[in-house]
Amino acid sequence: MDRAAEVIQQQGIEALTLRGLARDLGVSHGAPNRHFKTRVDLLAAIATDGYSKLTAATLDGATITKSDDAWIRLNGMGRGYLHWALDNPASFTAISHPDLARHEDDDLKQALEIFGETVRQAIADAQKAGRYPDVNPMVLEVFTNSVPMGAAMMLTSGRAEMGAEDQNHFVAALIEMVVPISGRG
Amino acid sequence: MDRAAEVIQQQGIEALTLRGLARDLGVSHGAPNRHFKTRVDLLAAIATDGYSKLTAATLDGATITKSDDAWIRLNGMGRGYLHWALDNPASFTAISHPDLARHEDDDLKQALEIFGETVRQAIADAQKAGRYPDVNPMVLEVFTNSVPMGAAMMLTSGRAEMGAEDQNHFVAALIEMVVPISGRG
DNA sequence: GAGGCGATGTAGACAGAGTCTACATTAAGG
DNA sequence: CCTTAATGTAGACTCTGTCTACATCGCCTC
Repeated sequence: MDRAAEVIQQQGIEALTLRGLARDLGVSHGAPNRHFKTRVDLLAAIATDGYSKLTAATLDGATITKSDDAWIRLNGMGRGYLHWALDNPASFTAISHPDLARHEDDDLKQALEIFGETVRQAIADAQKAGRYPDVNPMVLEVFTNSVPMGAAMMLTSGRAEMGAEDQNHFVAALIEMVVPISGRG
Repeated sequence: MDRAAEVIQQQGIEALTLRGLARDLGVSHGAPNRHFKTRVDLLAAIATDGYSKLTAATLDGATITKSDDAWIRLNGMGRGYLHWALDNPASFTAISHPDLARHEDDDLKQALEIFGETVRQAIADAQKAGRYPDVNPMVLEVFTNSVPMGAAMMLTSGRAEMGAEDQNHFVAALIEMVVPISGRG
């Protein structure tokens, strides 16, 4: 699976094949089938792993703020999300791959659910703290999720390179649009 | 190409094959090759067409507001974008398909450029009219683009059904988060 | 330690897809 | 009427996904 991520990063996700992976690893072409029944199962496994890491990165983003303010923490989560996505384009591509849309996979579903629950909790906390009290939580959830997701899609699908410093500024400025924390405390 | 869109809608984009398409149309398996050299070329053609329609729908969204206010027009564009994406999930999926990331296609590039220019123009107008004067235009562009894009990704990848009425409310509420037009004129 | 068992790798087979090529058909225009 | 470009046809080849029968190897139990 590590190799799979490398292949995606180097050659794009369309170049990820079970047989190619087997060749890469120097095993027979049928070997990957022991671990992933189908190609989509492999994708799903990568995506599941990606979601776990995304959830962790998002939570880290909150922790790193060292704040108790739910709003500041939400801002940190957004930055954590986007930074992770930009730093791990291969995993992010897998997460949002259209072939998974019709794929039923309990592990993936659970990972997605955990991530969603994490975000919903943070939003609920923010609303409890008085932010956007009148907005439908589902709208708010889609809003806060869609910015890092959409931005990551745009920035990873193009071949836009960005220095670490620039990325920091850009991410902070972008998330500031969604969850503004400066100039209002 | 119309058939291709139907197939995507009915069976998902991973089920789109040149040979299957040929069978659908009752022609020989090699026939589609005359029009699309490779499978990705077909995808790119669908995506190019999709971008044109998306651009049109976005501009329609501005027109439909019947307003001269750049901000209100931008709001309408966001709603136009998102409505179109939700109403045409097959095209939208093609537009954002990862296999196109590494694909060089002048037509697609141009369609994307036209769309981008349309959005940038609207943002510039809004900034000229005094909205977000201090925000980096690129940040603003990514911000306004990412919400309908991210939201469409989330809502089309899941199998969430939504009534037309609900969709209207949801879209309006969501875009209101990005480009608020009520309560401040 | 011997035997069984589950996990994993191997190798062959087959179908389906992408893509190339040589050939046919057809429509348009000088 | 002939040429030419566009389009469809049919076959060949390769690659991939997937299934299956067989081989290994490590571990657990008796």
